[in-house]
Formats: sequence, structure tokens, C-alpha cells
Amino acid sequence: MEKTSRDPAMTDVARLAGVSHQTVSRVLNNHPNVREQTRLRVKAAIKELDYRPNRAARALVTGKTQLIGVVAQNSTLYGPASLLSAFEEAAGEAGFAVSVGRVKVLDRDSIAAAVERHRDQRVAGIVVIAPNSSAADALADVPAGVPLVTVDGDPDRPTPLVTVDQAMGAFEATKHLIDVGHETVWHVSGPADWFDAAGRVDGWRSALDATSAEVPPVVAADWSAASGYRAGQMLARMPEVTAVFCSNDHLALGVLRAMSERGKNVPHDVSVVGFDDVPEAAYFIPPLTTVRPDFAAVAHETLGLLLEQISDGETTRPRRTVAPTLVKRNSVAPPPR
Amino acid sequence: MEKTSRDPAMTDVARLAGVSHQTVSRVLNNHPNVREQTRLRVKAAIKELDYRPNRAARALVTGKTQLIGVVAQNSTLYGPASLLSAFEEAAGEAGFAVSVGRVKVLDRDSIAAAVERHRDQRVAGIVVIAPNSSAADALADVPAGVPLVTVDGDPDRPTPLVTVDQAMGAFEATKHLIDVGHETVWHVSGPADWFDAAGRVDGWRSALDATSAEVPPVVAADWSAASGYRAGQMLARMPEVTAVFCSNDHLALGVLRAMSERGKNVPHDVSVVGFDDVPEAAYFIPPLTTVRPDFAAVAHETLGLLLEQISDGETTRPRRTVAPTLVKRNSVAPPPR
DNA sequence: GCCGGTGATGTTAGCGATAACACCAGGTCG
DNA sequence: CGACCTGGTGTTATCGCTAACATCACCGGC
Repeated sequence: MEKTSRDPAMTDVARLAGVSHQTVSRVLNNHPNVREQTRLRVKAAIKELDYRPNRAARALVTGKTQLIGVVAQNSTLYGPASLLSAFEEAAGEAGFAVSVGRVKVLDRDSIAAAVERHRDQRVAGIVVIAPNSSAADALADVPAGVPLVTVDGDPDRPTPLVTVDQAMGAFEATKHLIDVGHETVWHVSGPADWFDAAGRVDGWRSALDATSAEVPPVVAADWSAASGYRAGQMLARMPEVTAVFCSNDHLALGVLRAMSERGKNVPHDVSVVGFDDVPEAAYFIPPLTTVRPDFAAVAHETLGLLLEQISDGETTRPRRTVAPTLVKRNSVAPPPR
Repeated sequence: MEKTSRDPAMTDVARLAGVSHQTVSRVLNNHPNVREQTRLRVKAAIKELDYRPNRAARALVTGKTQLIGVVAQNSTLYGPASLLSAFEEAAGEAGFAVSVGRVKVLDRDSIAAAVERHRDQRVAGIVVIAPNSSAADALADVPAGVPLVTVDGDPDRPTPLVTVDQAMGAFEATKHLIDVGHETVWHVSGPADWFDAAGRVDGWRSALDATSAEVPPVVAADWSAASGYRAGQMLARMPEVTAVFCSNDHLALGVLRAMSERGKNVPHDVSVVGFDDVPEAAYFIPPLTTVRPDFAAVAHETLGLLLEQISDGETTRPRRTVAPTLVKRNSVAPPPR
């Protein structure tokens, strides 16, 4: 009962299977030149010993780790949090572990420090979730040579980037409202320095332009339900407002509440559309029509882009967008006549 | 301009500093027997080369990684998410990286799989955030010998555990309501299989018992604002209800909305207290009196417990609770007369 | 002034994997 | 029928670090 006996190593497996450790290595790495019978013997030995390869040893000799570093804000916002989950899952499937470096604020110093920590870990690549401009600016400091993909970052920067097609989602949401008969659509926007918010403003505006609808002023808010509520209180007072597209579902929730307090019925008096499709959106009163970003797809694209850089050093098509889908529920109706 | 030149290794630093690589190692590990002057020379060389120790090599020879695995639910709930952030921060300060293994549902198989993935990574220790009974049950499968700490887990299980003192927080919240004059306090509870929820029920009940107040039936809900709203609609109809303690802030938000819709003023007609102190709580209408758990403290205790196990193999005092604090805002007042 | 102790440093031997090459049997080909 | 390939396997060197031991100068005590 030797408690201290170390974990089995490759040589232990080799001895048990009656081969050399190198053959074990070949089996593990799926090299072609191993006889089927040998392969089976080795696999049996691996199973019997509950052998697991030592990643440190492998990393030492190959010079590569199976670790991906993610830099994300210390945030509980739905979008970033979902993205992170999805990415962890995708990376896990590809045999990579994910080391998360949270950052309190997305400023230059914090991001640089997080990136440094990851480089200390010798991660194979780094993903930065950089949804606003201060974060994007910080990326200028990241030394070249480290495979890096930005998610939700600055579309105008030349780094490899994956993002939800915000403009497209906003366009479809707005178009949908116009298609059911609204003359124009008002917009409650997220913080101006967030690319997501900016993209949604763009999409909204171009949908209005495309149909020559009048473009009302943007109602600026942050992402919170509270600010949506304040925006909604204002909009509820204006009889000409029949349709509102909100930059996220929480804002929409606030608008919904404000409308209901002022006796406006959604959707019959005012239609409301959100963005994100948070889990609760289907349980809002009324269930919210909203735009659903495909976080799993974003995660997969991100991982793909990163793995390309890791193996080739280069990458084709370094910018990828993922199309969101409009989820129709009960918060949209034709305008009152 | 040799792009391919490998990263500097310890011998490179040694050569530049005119010492042996072992001396460099000693400097890096803060061994006492190095002359100050030598230490400075080595540090200068490290800086000049931007040398960073190869963790894989170190892990290989020491048999230990600087990685901690966390198993957490794929969740955006405030409590777990905050805890995770706090833990990542604490671990980072201690020089550990954190590898997160998300799990979709907290069942036996998923948790076992996540633990296996972490063991493949040869993590130094594992933290499981196991806030409900199915998760806690799954821990029975984790093989002994892996340093493991449970957070928010089953208080009745003998494994090392760190948790917020839910009962104490609930006790204080309830006591506060009674102290300002309420005859009794109603409780809107979280899901029964969550330990947090159960602990809060216990604390509430014992505060009532301590003052011989009548114990009304528990109003069961999940964690969502929607369920809090439904509970609130019921409570608002009952004139004898003057004080409500909610198991989290989202429930409280729902109750607040239901009260306001029925024309009940908070705090003058009904007092409401929450739990969690989510960032928005101060912006609720009215600003919410609530119980703030100290997630940073939980994270530090967890890390401490884990590091003890990692180094000693054993641990003293394997159960730790962290006291929350009552944050008084404007949702509590004496009952109407 | 020799001896043992001590502080500062160097030397050597692995940790557990992969890469590169060596080797050997058996088949192919001129 | 010997040179040559080729699939299957073993041998050896190596990655970058730490542990353990070796070395050496210098100290104080008897």
C-alpha cells in the first residue's frame, strides 16, 4: 500500500505492454506506423494503470502548451459571461484548457498585466474579450508573436477579430418593426464606447435609411434595466412613439416596466424589441421579441482562428462575424390606428 | 533578426550574469544563500533578457503545477459568478492560474467529467462550487488524494468547505426587521435544494424563534425576479404582511414591483430586505436594504484551505464560514400603525 | 595553525515526454 | 540475388528546470 508511489509514467506503461516507451508515445499521438495488435496491447496497459500523459513533460519538449488564456472583464453582464462559458466549452472539446485572467476594469494597465500573466503561463494563445474602446486600445501594447484573437473588439482595427454581426441583428429587428407597419422606430442605446452598442445603432439607422423612415434621436442609456426604465418613462410620454428597439434585453425590460406604469400596453400601443435573448426574456410581460446572438458559434470561430494562428503562425480571413437571429415573441404588433 | 530564436532559458541568464544556472534558480526561488550583489546581477540579467521561467520544466521536476481547477456551473447567477471572479483574483495574487471547467448541469456525470479533465491537466487542487444537493452528491465520486475544497456546498458533509454564513445573514436581516417594530417577518425563499436557500430559511426561522414571533409559512420561489413578483402579488394582498425577507435581491426586486403595483409603499407600508447586495440593489426603488456576502473573503479562505491541503496533505479546521454584513438602505421602516 | 562549520557557488543527475535516428525483417526490383 | 525501400520498433539526446551533492573560501576556537 505505498501511498507515495508516483503516478505511472510512460515507461511503466511500456514495461507492462512489453514495448518501448517510444511506441507508447506513438500510440498516444496516433502515429500510423504501429501494428494494430501492438496498439491494442498498449491501450490495454494504459487503461490498466490509469495512465495519463504528463502535460508538463510534453510541453517541455514540444515547446507548446495546451492552454489558452482568456482575458475578460470581471463582469456578470449576460453577453460577456455567456461568451466565456461557450468558449470554455469549445476549447475543452478541442483538448485545450482555458485559463481565465479576470480584470476589474478594461484599461490599458490591467489588460497588459493580464496578458503578461498569461505569457508567464506560456499559453498557446490568448483571447481578449474587448467590448469597448479602452479595452481595444490596450491591445496595442500586446507584443506581436503571441497568437491573439479579439472578441467583440474594435471592428476598425486590423487584428484577428470575431464578433456578432450587431448591425445585421439591429437591422433585422428594426426592419421587422417597420414591416409590421410602424412609421419609424426609436432606439434606446447602450454605452457609446461599446462596439456592440455602436454596431446596433448603425444597423438600426441603416434600416431606417433603407426605408426612408425618419430617424429619431438616439436615446442614450447604459446596459441596465434602470436606465432603460428612465428612457422608457420619457418615451411613454410621447404619443408618436409606437416602436422601440432596445440595445439589450435589460433595457427593454426597463422600457416595458415604464410603459406598463404609464398605462401603455405592449404590444398594442407600443412595440418593443430587445437584443441578447437572455434566459428570462421569454418570461417578460409580454414575452420579448429579441435578437439572439449565437455565442456558441462565436466561440467556435474564435477557437478556430486561434488554432490557425497557433499552428500556421498566420491566418486567412482574420475577421469573422456571426449572424444573429431574430426571435419573434409577443412584444411586437402593428401600430395603433 | 532571428525570429526563430527560442525564448531565453535559465542558462542564458546565467551566462549573462556570469554565474551558474543553479544560482539563477536560487535567486528565482528566494533561497537565502545568495550574496546580495550576485542577486542583483542575476535580476538585472533576467530583466534584460525578459526571461520568464518555464513552468512546464519546473512542474516536470517538482511534480507540481501552479494550476488550480475550478468546477462551476455554466451560470450567470450573481452569487456563483462573483465568487468565481473573486477566486480567480485571489489565486492570481498567489501565483496560481485558474482553469475553469464549466458544467452545464450540476449532476454526477458532468462533475465527474470536469474533475477528470482537471486531473488530466494535473492541477494542484480543485475547487468545486456546489451550491445544491445534486452537485454535492456528485462529489462522492471524486477520488481521494486530490486536494479539494467545496464552496457553498453541503454543510453536513465532512469535506473541506467554505461558505458564507447564510444563517447568520438571514438572522440579522430578520432581527433588524423585528427590532424596528415588526411583529413578524415573512420569507420568500430560493429553491429548496440549494444550501444557500436552506441556510437562509434556517436563519430567518431562528430569529423569529428567538423573539417568540409567529413563524409564517415560507413562500417558495426560485431565484428569479419573476418568481419574486408572483410571491409579492400574493403577499401584497395580505394586510397583515408588513415585513418580507427575500432570499436574494432579485426576488426582492420582484416583490418591490408587486408592492408598487398594488399601491403599497415600500418601506412605509411594507419593509423588504434582500440578500446578495447585487450592484443594482442601491438603485432599486427604494434602495434595497440587503445582506452583503463577502465574496473576496470566501475566495481567500478557499484558497488558503486548498493551499494547506496542497502543501501539508492535511488541513486543520476544514470548515470555514464567512460572516456577511447587513447593508442598511431605505427599504426598511417601522410598520404602519 | 589545523579543524570543523558555514555561506556562496558550481556540478551532476534526473523529471517524463518527443524527435531524430538507428536498426531489422521482409518484400520489390533490376 | 544483392541493393533498396519501408513499415514497425528500439535507442539516444534533449527540452529547462530543481534537488542533492560537491567544492571552496573563509571564519573562529583550542
